[in-house]
Amino acid sequence: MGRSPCCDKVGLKKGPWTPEEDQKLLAYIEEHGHGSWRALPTKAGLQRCGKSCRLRWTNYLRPDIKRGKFSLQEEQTIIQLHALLGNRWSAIATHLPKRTDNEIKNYWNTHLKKRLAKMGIDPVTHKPKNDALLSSADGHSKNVSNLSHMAQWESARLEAEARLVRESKLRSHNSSLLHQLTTTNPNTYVLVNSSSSGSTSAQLQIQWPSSNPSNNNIDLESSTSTLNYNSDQTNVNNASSSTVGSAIMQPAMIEFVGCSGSSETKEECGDKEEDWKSHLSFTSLGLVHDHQTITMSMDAGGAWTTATDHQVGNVVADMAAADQEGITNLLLNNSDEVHSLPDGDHGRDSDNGGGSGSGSGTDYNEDHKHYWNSILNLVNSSPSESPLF
DNA sequence: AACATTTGCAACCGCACAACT
DNA sequence: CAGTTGTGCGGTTGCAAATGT
Repeated sequence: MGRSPCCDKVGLKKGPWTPEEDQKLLAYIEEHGHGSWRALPTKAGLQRCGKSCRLRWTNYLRPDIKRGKFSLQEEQTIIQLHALLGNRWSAIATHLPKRTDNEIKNYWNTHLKKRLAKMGIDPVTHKPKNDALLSSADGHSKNVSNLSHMAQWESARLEAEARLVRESKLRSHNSSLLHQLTTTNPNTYVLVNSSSSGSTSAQLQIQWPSSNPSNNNIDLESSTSTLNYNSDQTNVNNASSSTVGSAIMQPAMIEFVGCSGSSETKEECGDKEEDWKSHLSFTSLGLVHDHQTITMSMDAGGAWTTATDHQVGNVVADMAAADQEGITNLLLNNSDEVHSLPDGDHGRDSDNGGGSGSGSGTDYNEDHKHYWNSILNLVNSSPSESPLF
């Protein structure tokens, strides 16, 4: 579908906008609204393409834009959301009122990215660059990996949630369905499949009972949520389908509890094998007022069991709330003080648990746990109706 | 003071996708 | 159903200002 770029027309101005042009655009939009951007330049008497006008308006002239220095709170939000969402600037911008995606993107690229890099943290993965080295040294690699996967889980959850919103709009005839689902007691969810392949991997499939009246409008496939778990790689993938049914399971926190720490595979646990289990906590959909939790555990035989437990969720929430001063704050506090650390030791900045000087692997893992918890906490506290996607 | 380099940011570019014809 | 248009998005560029030598 060949289409010439909108700014190819000769005679159209490019480059920085003059105050006069700004005034023209502002005046026109205030009086008529922008309407069709393509038609706007002619009507407004501007020698610009519509796209350029739209950009100027959305990124600069719009009255509801806050400009100037980012606050610490805003920086923290950007870092946390970037860890979770990556370069999805528009999604991040929805959590920062009055900031444009372009501004956030620029701020990230010029300030925050460099700051993370200075501290030896990969701005893409939000993990220390010497992660592997440290992990092999202290044997907590999977702990860190788990935390990273928590973010992946959360990201998947957000997408599922967004899909839910979209689908709920599309399926107007199902308007009552969501209400039924969200008011359903999570106790009614049952584990329908706990297949294990080998001793260290398992697949969870969760389904609400067919007796649930809400299932009348859901096809069988969509009424399940599948969780692939492989303890060798400590890899958790949300393979849930993009439907109302899958979205109902909202993994908010995954906690792996090993026999002596959390890094061991089932085999490595040896005679403590019976203690090897993984707790997978889910809170119900954000629309549900009551945060109930389902805890899923794998027993020594590899079979999964479930139990509802408010406490698990509460503990998780409390922990996250109490740890708002995780690595993110460390980053913010250290914004320009990296130089105070010994030369050539930047790679260990984040390992020292906020300058305590201990630098132990435990602190390191604690920091990262706090880091991701604060991210999840941030997102969990976000308005569920936020147009993230 | 002059020049070089770095930084910060506005704006552009091209792609993707949905809506429309 | 294919083509067109409008819009949103993320990556990149260009340039002025700031900083360093």
